[in-house]
Amino acid sequence: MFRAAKQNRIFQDVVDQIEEVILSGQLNAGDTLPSERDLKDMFQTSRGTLREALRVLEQKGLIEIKLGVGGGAVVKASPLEQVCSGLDLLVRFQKISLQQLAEFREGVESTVADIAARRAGPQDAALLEDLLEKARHHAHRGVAYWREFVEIDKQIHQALAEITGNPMYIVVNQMVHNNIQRYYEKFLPWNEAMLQENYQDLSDIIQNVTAGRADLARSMAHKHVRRFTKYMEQQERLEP
Amino acid sequence: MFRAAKQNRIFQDVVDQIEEVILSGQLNAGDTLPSERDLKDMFQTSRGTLREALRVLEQKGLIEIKLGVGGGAVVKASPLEQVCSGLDLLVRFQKISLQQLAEFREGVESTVADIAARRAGPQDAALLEDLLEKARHHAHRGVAYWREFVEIDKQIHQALAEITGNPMYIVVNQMVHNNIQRYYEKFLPWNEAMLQENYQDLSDIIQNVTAGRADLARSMAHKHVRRFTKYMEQQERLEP
DNA sequence: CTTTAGTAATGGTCGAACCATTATAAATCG
DNA sequence: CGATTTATAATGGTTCGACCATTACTAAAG
Repeated sequence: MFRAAKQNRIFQDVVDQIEEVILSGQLNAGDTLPSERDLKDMFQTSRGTLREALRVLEQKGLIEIKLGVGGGAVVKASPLEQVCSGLDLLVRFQKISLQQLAEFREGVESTVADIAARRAGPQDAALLEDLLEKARHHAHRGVAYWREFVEIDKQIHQALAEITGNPMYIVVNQMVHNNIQRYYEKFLPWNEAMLQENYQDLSDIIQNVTAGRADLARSMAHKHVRRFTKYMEQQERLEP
Repeated sequence: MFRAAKQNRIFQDVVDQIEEVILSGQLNAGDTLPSERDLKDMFQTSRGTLREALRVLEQKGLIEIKLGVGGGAVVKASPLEQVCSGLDLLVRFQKISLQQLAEFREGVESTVADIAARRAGPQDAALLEDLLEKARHHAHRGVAYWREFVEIDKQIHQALAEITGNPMYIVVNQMVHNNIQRYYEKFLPWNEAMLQENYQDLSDIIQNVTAGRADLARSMAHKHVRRFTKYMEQQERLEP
């Protein structure tokens, strides 16, 4: 219910103070903090302790450190990447199974397609068509280039997440892809038919998104992700 | 166990090595790492550098530090809290609005209700009915006890997440609730009608989940969360 | 004017010492 | 003998001073 009242660790107090200054807007993205030797004097602490505080702030994604003259701690624009890698860590730590991650992905990507269909504008449609053309190109080059196809597939899903305009979906989408991509090599023995099926899926999804048909976009996206999942499940049963 | 450290930033190499050992399962939750003085010898580095590495790992939520004899770095069970606080930082950094967090929650909780409806067994149904009874109790006691009602509401959503059997939903659900609950005070001026509406929502959701009606459970859950979101949006427009 | 070498500021690392906290063992007392 | 108190040592927290590596800037050389 309560946390310890007294702050035993000095570096934590330094972290809190600097964090407060950044979050309150007294320091903006791009601003540089004083040098370690100056900061140590301001906080009346040692350089070692101050550096421990900087490590924490860096890990939180609030600052990044530059070397050399004129270097130092620079305030970052957004701790988004840290949250993403934190989610990544959580997944790997919890030892989430492939099936569970894939099921989660089904839900997320379906909802993303749904929302994207409601919000996609002409520019978004153009970007999606462009990516789809690239996917078509790789699909026609044949199964030897499946890695390129998968890369475009990832970019398309990322683009859909960005169309929602909701950073939560962008971050979660990225996290899912980071973690699921490790399994592609192992579980996806691509063949020509699968490549064409997947291209057709992407085409259907994008067509429905640009036309604003949310329900269809949702079910198409679900079907698309489900196909990946089933491939991997089958493969896992065959070669455990 | 460890090899000598290399790389431009030595502490980063130490972080990577310890992280790898933890994630690979060579160290499990509750295990204690060697003392700082021993670790410094293993990595052939200085204590200061090693401590910077420990600060990073601590901030990542992989370890926590205990003082005194027999103390040291203990491997944590899960970095969930750190991810939550990272998300909190994003919200306070104004990179994620409450509306966006709420929208994400709509999608997650809907899907959770859907999957839970397909998997709920008799025991699950009994637990849900029990929680619903408690919710009914608090709802009848009147608006003064809305905090207790909200707590049960949270437990019901958490129970649904657990019924899915998918840790991803359990973790994400916790993360969202931890971050959104703090805003209830600010944005939700509860009244008697709202309390009854929300109780009815929960009742509808649980009824459909236990009956295995996935589609209805999904739409009911969506409606339920959407109600919260709309309250908050209205309130924010009135008193920014 | 361009190139090169030098200089100084800044982060990264190291080592030794000391303080604060705490579990365990030893000593003391009833 | 058992309970309590005290002493000890292990461990994290902090400090200081020194030196190395990187880098922007400046002055010298061509």
